[in-house]
Amino acid sequence: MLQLHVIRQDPTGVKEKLTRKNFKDTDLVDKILTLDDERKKLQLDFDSNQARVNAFSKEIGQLMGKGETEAATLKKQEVAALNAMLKPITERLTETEKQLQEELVRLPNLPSDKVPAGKTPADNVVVREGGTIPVLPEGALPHWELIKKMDIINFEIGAKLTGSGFPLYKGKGAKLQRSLIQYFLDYNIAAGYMEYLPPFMVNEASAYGTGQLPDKEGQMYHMPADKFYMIPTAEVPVTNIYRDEIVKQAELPIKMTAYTPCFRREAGSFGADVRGLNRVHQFDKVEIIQLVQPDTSYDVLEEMVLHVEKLLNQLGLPYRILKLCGGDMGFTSALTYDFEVFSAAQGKWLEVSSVSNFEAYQTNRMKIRFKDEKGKMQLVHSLNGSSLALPRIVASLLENNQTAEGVRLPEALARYYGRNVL
RNA sequence: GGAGAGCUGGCAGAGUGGUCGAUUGCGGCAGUCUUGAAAACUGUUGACUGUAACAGGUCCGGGGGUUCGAAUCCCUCGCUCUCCGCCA
Repeated sequence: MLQLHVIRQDPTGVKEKLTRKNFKDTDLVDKILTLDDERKKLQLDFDSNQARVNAFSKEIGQLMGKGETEAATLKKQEVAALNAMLKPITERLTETEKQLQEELVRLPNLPSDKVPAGKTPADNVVVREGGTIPVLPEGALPHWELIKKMDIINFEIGAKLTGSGFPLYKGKGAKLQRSLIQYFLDYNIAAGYMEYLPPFMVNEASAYGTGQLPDKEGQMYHMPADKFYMIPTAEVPVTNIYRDEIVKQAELPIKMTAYTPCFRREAGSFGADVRGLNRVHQFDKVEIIQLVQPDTSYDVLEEMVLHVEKLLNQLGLPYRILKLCGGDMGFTSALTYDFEVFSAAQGKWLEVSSVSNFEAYQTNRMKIRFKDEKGKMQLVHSLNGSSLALPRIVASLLENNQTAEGVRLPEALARYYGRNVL
């Protein structure tokens, strides 16, 4: 959620930035400021009347203490009249505050100045490439055929158990998942991240805190009986660990990592994009999250990008790093780098990680703050990234490393898997 | 699932209708003393909103109600603990 004072300071600038993010309803900015003016006026009205009620009530107490019941009764009538007057003001104030809040959360985060202009994925900027795209042997297969041939991931039985997009991992496939998770976690822990294993369902407040609500309502699996949501990413429970906390400046940066399955309804997806492991409803991911001092967040973002990049290098996968353009960025992000690996048999790039700086957008919702050296309260900045999401990594590992002898595993992973051929 | 107890400031823990935003202790911060530290002593120490600065307002798990007035009474939701039941 954007901070009101930021909007108030420069409404025109805010609108311009929203436009860069392809957000159309810039009139919302004016509406919000009007609502806030209204709120302030009502608040002032309420406060001054409430002050009188408080003072009178105190007097009544004193009169009662002295036994002057008659005078007290007279005062009571006065206060009752005041209260009657106050009631509509209170109602309007509550209503205005509610409206303001509702409108405020509809505004996405502002893009950083580093964000390239553009509206579609075609406008994203490739900042770096690494690894080499392999030349596949004759008769090389896409991963959805390889997994069948090797009998390691089964979509049909997954569909029988649950529905389409819920893969069943079997034998070597299951072990490969486990090895990757362990490997990624260890790698993150070695870089100073604290490991967490959070709940896989969250309540409404948590989903709201990281911005999944109200923006992505339909993308999460919802358990209405208990008002829980299946997590779409570890970002939700892990960032919310610090919701409503005031952390010590010395504790920053707070670096956290977690493995969780991720559940996504992916409503509206279709076509070749959803083939095999390209898009599924349940997948495994290891996430890294940082809470940092505001002046360091962009350095930290670069550091996190390097961290993920090194992991992809260790996996030996051809990758590229994109800086997302304004129109392709997520609702809550100020700057996002996407990582894509090349799927050789499909001949296309697959997104495997997204590393973002949210600045104070999430932490303003969650009220995660610290006291700076001047004793002033400040919101921390939050960042997160995948390191990494498994299915597409698995897809490109399988496709890119297929040989006559089987699928070769990169050295770093082979250490966890126990052998260098799958 | 059933029965009961509870939820107060960073922590512990008073407060059961009227100067209570809240006694006290611990912790934190500043000072005195000390070569330095510890101990002791003194002072200070919540958040939000609002103001040029004061003032004022809000917050005692969340929401609602009773009352002139609620941390205190009532309702409701959530959570914690104890006992019983069921169970990996």
